[in-house]
Amino acid sequence: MKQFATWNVNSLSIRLPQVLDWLAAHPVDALVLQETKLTDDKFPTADFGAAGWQVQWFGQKTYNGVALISREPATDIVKNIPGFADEQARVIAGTVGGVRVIGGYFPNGQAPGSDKFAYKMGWLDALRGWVGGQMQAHEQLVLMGDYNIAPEDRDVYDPVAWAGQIHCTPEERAQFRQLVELGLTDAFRLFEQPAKSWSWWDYRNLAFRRNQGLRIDHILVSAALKARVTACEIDRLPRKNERPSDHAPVVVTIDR
DNA sequence: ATGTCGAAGGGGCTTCGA
Repeated sequence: MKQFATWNVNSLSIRLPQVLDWLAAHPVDALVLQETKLTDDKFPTADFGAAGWQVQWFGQKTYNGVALISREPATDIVKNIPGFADEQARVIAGTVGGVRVIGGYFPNGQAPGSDKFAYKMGWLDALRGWVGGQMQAHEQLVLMGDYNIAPEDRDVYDPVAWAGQIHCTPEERAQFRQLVELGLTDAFRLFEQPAKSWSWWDYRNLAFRRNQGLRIDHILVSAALKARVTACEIDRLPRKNERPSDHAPVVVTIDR
């Protein structure tokens, strides 16, 4: 059995104890983190090492930042999208146990029509081009992270209020579908899931208590892995911690 | 209340991003 997971931690400095606790309880083969918000010199390599984890990291000051935590060392590390000039640290990829693991912190996009929305679209175009090539080279591949896209209305607590808003625009949803059309599958939707399954709840408005959220953190798997996926779940438990991230981890389980 | 959280700059608060 293999397990891969993704978690936007919204500052690894704040969330490090929770991440180590979670890893102890969920010894996955690989976990990708988003929004570490750490420069590379500040990454807590020793803390992960002491707990028996291998780490690859790629960060910047204040914003963004990604990491790849794994049991076995990851090889063929790639940081950000090759050929796409980007000031922002958003992608880390490595091969773990024969599986190509790609972790991404997709741009938020702020609002349709904004400069940040245009950046999001360009970033997604570049990602798709690169991931397509990665799929040619790696039969077993997972693309996971904070996509900042709710793919369908059933991924939104109030689809009427959110219609056309950021995370829910037709352009973003088309981008998600185009990633799927590369030959990837949304592992979460391979299974019957509880209605109102979200991976993110705003800190404001008691959104978690009211279960008002979005499903914007995803794990897409290649065809070779799809045939072996036995489960995919959102772990809401860390969202109940005293100082939680606004996102919950998502985990996929693969047979053998 | 655009209602919270986290980082940064700078030394108490505001501003930015999400």
